Amino acid sequence: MALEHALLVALREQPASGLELSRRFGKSIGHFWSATHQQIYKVLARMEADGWVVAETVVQQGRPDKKVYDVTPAGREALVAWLATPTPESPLRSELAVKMRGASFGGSAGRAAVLESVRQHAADHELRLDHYRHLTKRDYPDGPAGLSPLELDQYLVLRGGILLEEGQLAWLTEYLEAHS
Amino acid sequence: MALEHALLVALREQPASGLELSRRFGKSIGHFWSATHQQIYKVLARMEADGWVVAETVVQQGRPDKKVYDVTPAGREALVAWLATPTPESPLRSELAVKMRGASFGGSAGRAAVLESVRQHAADHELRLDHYRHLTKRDYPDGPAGLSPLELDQYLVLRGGILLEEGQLAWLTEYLEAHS
DNA sequence: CGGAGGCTTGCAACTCGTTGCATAGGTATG
DNA sequence: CATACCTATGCAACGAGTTGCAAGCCTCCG
Repeated sequence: MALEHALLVALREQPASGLELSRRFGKSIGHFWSATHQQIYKVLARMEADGWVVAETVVQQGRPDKKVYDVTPAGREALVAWLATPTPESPLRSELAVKMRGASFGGSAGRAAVLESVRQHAADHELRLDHYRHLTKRDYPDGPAGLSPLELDQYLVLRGGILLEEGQLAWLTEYLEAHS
Repeated sequence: MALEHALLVALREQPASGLELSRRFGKSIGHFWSATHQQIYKVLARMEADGWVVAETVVQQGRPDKKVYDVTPAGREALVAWLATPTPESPLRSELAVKMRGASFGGSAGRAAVLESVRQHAADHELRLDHYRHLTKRDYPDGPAGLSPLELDQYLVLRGGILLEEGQLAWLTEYLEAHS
């Protein structure tokens, strides 16, 4: 279980309400750790009960109140303790890879459907890659030189996203060429 | 839910018992879709109830009986229908990426621990990459030329594994260099 | 013979995460 | 004003997956 810790990291970068976290998870961190708002609310409630975070109700104009969470010293300790924990392999699951291996059993219709899925995913990855490259240009125009530790780490995670997308794209391209 | 379909693909390549499937999932397909034997047993039972597979008890010498499952026509239909289904993005989760972003909040001990995790993972990826390359040399010494459709697809999935590991390794190497 | 350990199947309890819905106030549109 | 939609939080039910354990049967070894 690590959503707790992902939330701790996000909240230490910037305190936020549940929905704001949910939106943030749809962007930067979310590319490596997704979660729905229901799950986030559930986990935030547990973290508050455990004393890892405290909530402060913030009144807004023209909008419902929101509960902004911040990390407590106990939460900070939990985060440090987790960092020292060995990191298990994140299980990898590629439905597309399974379909590739199943395409031989699907006749011509199955084969065509899998090809179409691969094309679709290739387009998605290309789009996301463009997005990451745009973020790089916007936020780190000079590369990693002269960044603070926090910024450097954010940059490096973004680099991971780029390398990942490039790898996926290369794979799917190779698949399409082999089946053309 | 796609473990069902991964099992259908595996069983169409070769009928097998629950434990044999579990072992096979630790190898080829398992690199893209892992599952424990308990989960496999549960899903196989459901698939049998749904009429997707039939079990035949095979008596073994010096070993307990095993139930070998084979795919029924209904199972074949389910597989083809699934192939025609749009393929959702497989959610990506990298605990390591979260730790990278959290390292700035862990002091020097946290930073060192994250570096150690990254080194460990880099070593793991290197090992797996070697394994994949060995498999390639052994099973596809001439590359994709002259392979049957089934073999070609298996080759391409293996290629995906290689490209993925190369990408991960490049990422972690970049991280280590940036923090050296 | 007795014990250790492997193979095979499976149950039970639990956690994690998703899906669908509910509530309650606010804004915008016709 | 009625309708529809947005923000924000949350509940309930379900499904997927993990962990721990158990049972039965076999072989191997001392």
